[in-house]
Amino acid sequence: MNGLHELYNTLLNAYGQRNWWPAKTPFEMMVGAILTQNTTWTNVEKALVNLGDRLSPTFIAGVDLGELAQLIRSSGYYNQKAVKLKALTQWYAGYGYNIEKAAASDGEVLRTELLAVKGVGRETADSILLYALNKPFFVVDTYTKRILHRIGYDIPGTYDGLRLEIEENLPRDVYLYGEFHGLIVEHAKRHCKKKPSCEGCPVESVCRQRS
DNA sequence: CGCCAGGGCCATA
DNA sequence: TATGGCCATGGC
Repeated sequence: MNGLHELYNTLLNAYGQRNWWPAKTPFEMMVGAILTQNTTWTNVEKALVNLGDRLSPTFIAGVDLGELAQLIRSSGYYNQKAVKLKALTQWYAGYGYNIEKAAASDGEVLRTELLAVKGVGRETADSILLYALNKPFFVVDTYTKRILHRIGYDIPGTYDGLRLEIEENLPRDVYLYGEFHGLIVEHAKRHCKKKPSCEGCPVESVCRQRS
C-alpha cells in the first residue's frame, strides 16, 4: 500500500482541512456515529437538531425507548438505533459520562469494550475511538474501500486487515487519521459515489474506474 | 419511480 | 468464514 501518504496530501491539497468529525461534544460525536450507520448525514443532522437540549447521556439513559425512537426518526432504522443509543450510553455510564476518564484506558481495551456494545461494529467503534477518545485507529468505511479499490490497491478481505495495513503505511497520528478519513468522505461525495462523477477529480490520473 | 446513503445483527451452512 | 435478509427515512 505504497503512496498512501501521497494520496492524503493530494486530497488535502484538493479539498483543504476538513476539521472532522462535525460534532460539538464527544457525546454528540458518539450519537452521530450510531445515527449515521448506512444513512446520509443530512438525515442524521435532522435528528440531532430534533434532539436539541436532549442530546445528553442523562436524557438518553432516562427517556422511554419508544419516545427516543420517534425523536431520531429521520435518521432511519430508528427502532434499532434507539436501542443502540441506550446501549452505548450505558457503556459511557461506566466512565461517569466523562470522556477523559474513558480516554485514560488503553485503546485496545476500549475497542474490545465498544465492540461488545450492541449496535457498535468495527467502523463505529473506530470512529468513536478516533474522534471522541483520540486513539489512533483508522476508520475504514465503504468509501475507503471503494476509493482504494478504484485507485488500484489490493484490498484485504477483512475489515481489520485493511485497517492495519492502512495504519502501517501512515504515521501513527490521530490528527492525520481523522483528517484523512474526512478527506475520503469529501472525495466520495464529490467524485467517488457508487456512480462516479470524474470531472475535475484530483486522482483521476491514477483511478482505474472499476466498480 | 428506483436507487442510494459515513453499518450491524442475526440466522444459516 | 461468508453470504443473505432485515432494519427505514429522505434526497435525488
